[in-house]
This record gives sequence, structure tokens and C-alpha cells, in this order.
Amino acid sequence: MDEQYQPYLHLLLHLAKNTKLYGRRETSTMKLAEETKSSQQTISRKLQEMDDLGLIERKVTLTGITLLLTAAGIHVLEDLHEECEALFEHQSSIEGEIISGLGEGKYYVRLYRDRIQKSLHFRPFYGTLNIKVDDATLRKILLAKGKVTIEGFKTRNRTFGKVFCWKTAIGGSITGAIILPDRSTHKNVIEVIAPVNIRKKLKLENGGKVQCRLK
Amino acid sequence: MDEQYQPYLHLLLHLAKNTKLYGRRETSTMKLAEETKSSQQTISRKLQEMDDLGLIERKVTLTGITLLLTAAGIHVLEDLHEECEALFEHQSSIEGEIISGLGEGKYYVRLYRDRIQKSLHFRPFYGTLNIKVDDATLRKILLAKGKVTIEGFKTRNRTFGKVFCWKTAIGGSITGAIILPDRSTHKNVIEVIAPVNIRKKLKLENGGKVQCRLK
DNA sequence: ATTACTACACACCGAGTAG
DNA sequence: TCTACTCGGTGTGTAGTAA
Repeated sequence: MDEQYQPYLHLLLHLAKNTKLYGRRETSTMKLAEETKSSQQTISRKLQEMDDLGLIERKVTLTGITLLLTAAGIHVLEDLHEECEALFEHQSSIEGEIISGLGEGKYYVRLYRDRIQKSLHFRPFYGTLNIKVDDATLRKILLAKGKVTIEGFKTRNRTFGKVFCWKTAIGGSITGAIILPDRSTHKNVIEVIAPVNIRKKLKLENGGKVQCRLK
Repeated sequence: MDEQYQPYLHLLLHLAKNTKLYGRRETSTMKLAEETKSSQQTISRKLQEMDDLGLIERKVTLTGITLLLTAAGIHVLEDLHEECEALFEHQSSIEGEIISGLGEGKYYVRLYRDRIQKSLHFRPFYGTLNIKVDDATLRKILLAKGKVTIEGFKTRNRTFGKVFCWKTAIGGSITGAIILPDRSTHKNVIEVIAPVNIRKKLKLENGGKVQCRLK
């Protein structure tokens, strides 16, 4: 993004929406002021400046203003779009290193099995694939859309906390889920479950890399 | 886009690129000032303000600053991304009404045939499909990427002008091209050519609508 | 009705500099 | 070194108003 256009981005985006990028719009500085929650004077000045910068074409009429985005104006938005695309491109891709589990996972999956089936609509294999990921990847997962929460429960003897899940394609083929306990004990390790034995099916070994895709 | 974040967008985008959205970055106000072509003081102030707004997490260290985008900060960029997506969503789609040609097209395609084959890599059927489009659609085509120019030429008797072409899928199936003479005589009418007789193959009639997809 | 000028207040930028 | 303060010059928003 070219920083010189920063003060105009909000208005430019508004105009782009109004003109469907390529069209012409008959409007008035007052209408635009209302729509963008600023003053008629500010709109008038900004439109003049955007005209001077070559971002829009502007014709003053008796009843208002007719506006049109120029190729340059559209290009500013295209650039912005591309920058955003680049940012979110690898949005759903997760990569990490397979590590050996402690067998704990197996124990818990068994306990949560019915709840998992209810929330994620599959019957999990009783083993988890443990993947070590970096901080950024962990944050990516935690902030990802499509989070499913499995509520905790109590037995006579102890309390089991809630678990968060994200539906995931593992290794590009198996459909399963990443699960993270609300109060995780091991940092930077995610557990992945699926209806099948992932480790066996994908012939994975400790230390190897594996890709998942959030969905 | 929320207009209150406008002054921070440039810096926020810069930080997003640096942190790959989810990561942490150790940097300094001076480095960021250089990278974004502003002053150390401005960066310092803006980072404080972005922290106050909850867009970033900021930790001052002995050697500089450690930065992290918050969920809110990422969300601002997600919103921006979605707005851009919406703008460019129908970017490549062209729609118009079929009108009867004057037989002129046929004459010209025959003359330009070899040049068309060389530039567009297909041998055109000797007839054009005439489509009436609105102003915005015409502008969309003219500003579209992938424009191919066929240079004009002279014969003993007269001069033939250059022609602009855009590769296009017609009706979702036929691959052809939209062609527009440099000096078009009929306004808002585009001509479409293909290796086959489009009108016959798609069973099109005058007055009907047809969709094309630029590519 | 409009647009857009002038005038003024407030916000913002960046040089200098303290901590 | 670093961050971040003060402060003066400039930029930006809006009320009033002319055209």
C-alpha cells in the first residue's frame, strides 16, 4: 500500500462499493458525508484532492457530483487487495513435527468419545497424533474460525475440563480435528484425532513433518 | 473498514507482514520508522495508540520492542480483506445482451485472421457475436488485465487500425476472445470471436443474455 | 438545492532531548 | 543504545457562508 493514499482509503473504498468499481455514480457531498460519517466540507475537499491525485474523475453538476474511479484509483485498491491476499494466503495451513505421545491422549479420547462424536460427527480412533508447532502456528489455530467447544464434565472422583476442536484435513486426505484442552499441560503441542489411526494410515514417524489444513 | 483505524492501516499492514499475522517480532521503533518511511517518534506514538486501541501487544525491552498482533488487530485486517474480496469478486464476469451484427465483423475477422491466430492462438470462425454491455462493463473490460494488442496494417487502398483482445470463456464453455477496435464505431457493443460459431453452438438468439468470463 | 471558500480549532508529525 | 516526552510547525476537520 502506498502510504500517501492512507487518508483517502476509507472514502475510496466507499466509492468503490458505490460504483461497483467501474461504474459512475451521481451523488452529492452531503450524501457521502452522511454515509461516511464526516462533514460535507471534508468530503468536498477530499474529493478534490483525490481528483488531483488522479484517483477519481469528478464532475460537478447542478444537483451534486458525478464520480468515477480512474484506473489509478482502482489500482490502489487492487494493490491493497493483493497485500491482503498475501497475508491470508496460508491462513488455513498448519505444519509441525510429529512427536511421540505419552499415551495420555488415548485415555482422554476414550473418555470424551461420545462428546466428540456429538460435536464433530465422527467416532474417533483411540489414539492421538501429537504435533509440535511453533508459537505463531499455535496462535493461528487458537484464533481460527470454526472452533468447536466440547464442554467439560464431572465424575465422582474428578473434573474434566473443556476441550476446543477445529475440523482439519490431515496430510491432505484424512478428515479429523485438532484438539486442545482448555488448560493444556504441554505447550506448543497439538493433538490430532480422526476416525482412523492417522499415524498408521499415513505411515508417519516421530520427527517427521506433517501438514494439516483447517476447515 | 472502521474509519477509526485508517491512520494505523499502513503500519498495521506492515506489522502483519513482518509477523506473518500470528508471530511475534522483536524490532525497534527506529527500524520500523525506516521501513515505513516515517519518524521514530511517530512510530513510537502510533504503536502506543495501537496498543491502547487493542490492535497490538507491545513489550518494551532493553534493545527495542517486541510486537504481536492481537485478535482485534488481525480482525481489522480480515475485515479489510473481505471488503476487497467483495469488490473484486465479480471482477472477471461480463454480461450483456446479444444483438444482431451487421455482417461487418465477418469481413474484418477474415482480414485479421492470421494476426488473430498468431496473437490468440486459435483460428477464428468468420463471424462475431455482438454483445451490448453497459458503460461499467465496458470500462471493466478496457481496464482488465491480459489485454492483447493486434497491431494495425495498411493495404494499398486503406489503413486498418489496431484491435485489442481479451481471452474469454463464453457461456462457461467456449474459449474465445472479446475484441474491441482501437477506434470503435458502435458504442457499448463488444464483439466476441471463437474457433467455432458461438451463436449456433450455444443456441443464442438476439435479445438473450450471455455471460463471459475474462481470463 | 448544490459546491467549496475562509477561518479556526484541534490533531498530527517530527526535531530535540530526557530518562 | 533504546523509548517516549515536550513543543512548534503543519495538516486536517468542520462551522459559517458565498456563489
